[in-house]
Amino acid sequence: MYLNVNSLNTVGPRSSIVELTDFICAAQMAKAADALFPVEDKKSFCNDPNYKKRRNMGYDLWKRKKQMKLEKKLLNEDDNVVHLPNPMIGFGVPTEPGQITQRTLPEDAIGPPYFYYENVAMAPVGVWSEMSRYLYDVGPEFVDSKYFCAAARKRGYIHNLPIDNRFPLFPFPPRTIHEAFPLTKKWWPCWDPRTKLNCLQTCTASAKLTERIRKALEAYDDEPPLNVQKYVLDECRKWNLVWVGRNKVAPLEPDEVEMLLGFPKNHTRGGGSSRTERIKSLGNSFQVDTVAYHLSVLKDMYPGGINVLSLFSGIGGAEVALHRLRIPLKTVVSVEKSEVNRNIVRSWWEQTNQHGTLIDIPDVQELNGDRLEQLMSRYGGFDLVVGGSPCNNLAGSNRHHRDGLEGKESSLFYDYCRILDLVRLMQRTQ
DNA sequence: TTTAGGATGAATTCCCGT
DNA sequence: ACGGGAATTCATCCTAAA
Repeated sequence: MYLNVNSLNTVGPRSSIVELTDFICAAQMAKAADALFPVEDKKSFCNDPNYKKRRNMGYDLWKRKKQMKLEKKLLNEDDNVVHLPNPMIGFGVPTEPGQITQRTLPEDAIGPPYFYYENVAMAPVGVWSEMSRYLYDVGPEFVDSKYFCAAARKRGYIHNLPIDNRFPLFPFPPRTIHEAFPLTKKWWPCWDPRTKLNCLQTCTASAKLTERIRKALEAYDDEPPLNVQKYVLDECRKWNLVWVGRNKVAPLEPDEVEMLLGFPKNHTRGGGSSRTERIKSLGNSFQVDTVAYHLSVLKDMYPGGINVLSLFSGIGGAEVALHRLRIPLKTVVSVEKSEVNRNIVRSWWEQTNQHGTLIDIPDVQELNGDRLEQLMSRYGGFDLVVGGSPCNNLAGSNRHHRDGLEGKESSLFYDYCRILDLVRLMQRTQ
């Protein structure tokens, strides 16, 4: 009947010559399979109103796509799929109407201790419902940081914090490209309509690319033709380029990214790292104003300061947010793999004259029950467990290993859950 | 040994016309 | 409601130069 194509690729001794006699070429196979599809199906393919447009698609491909869509739909209805809000403002942002100040949390999720978990919003389908399931069924709050600064940053946050009486950091950071980079206004062409930057990532464009763009533009005195405009705009959007001269675009410098993300200038310089390293660390970080807005409700609750367990700290986005909110940091236990990042947080800690204690731990596996118990008995438990686990295997930019939550780095999410569970268990049974 | 540059798609959502 | 196009995306791997 059917020839199993996979069997042709199996390694090992071929069992017999029967396969040879059974073998028919791929075209014949397709033809044979094609004939097996129901006539009704074929009719609906031919009667498809967009059939002309999709002529080159072919019947089998059309059929397969239809099947995939159906399967997906069935899967989604079973698996309480999470939908992204539009506009992406979560329970509300300071600058837009439509605040929500009340929600009901599942019984198991009610704090303290409080937790605040972050990751990319555009994760593969099913990932956010899985993460929500592991975090006591709390629904994620999806917020785009373009409502807080001049760059987009679509992120989901699962937390059990109160959501009334939030307040933003002051002063408000610049919220358009022109406000953030006034000098670019002079060179900004009228055919570039951007007012916000796209997401700040871990790589920047090369000087060579900006040179290619300059060459493409200098052939024209006034406005370039539409196809050239499109090429330049596509590259500018892809690489977050800004205009710095006549026909000249440039990528953002590390200190400019620091400003957009709400960090003090030269924050990442402390590690003694290269430009590339700084851009990478920043690309993996929180947007401070966004996170601070959510954490601001802690200020009245803990006037004497808080103990923080910060997992996957990176360059210390959560710590900077709490500090800028003027919430005293009594104890910060910071888990971060990268030595450069640990140095950055350490030197920030010293520069801001913190009075509390900073403990850094390089490996998250080191935080087992014993170690946690030791830390908690010494410093009196944690008020907040904050962290964003690695997004490497969830992010759209990843061509190679976008494997979902079970991926090599992103599966560290389960360590966040493990540790949070331990902390909550120990503190609630006291 | 470190750093910059180039090549490398696909998953997902939004939007708009039919 | 549905399909197709446009837009967007906390990246990785390899190589050559420094």
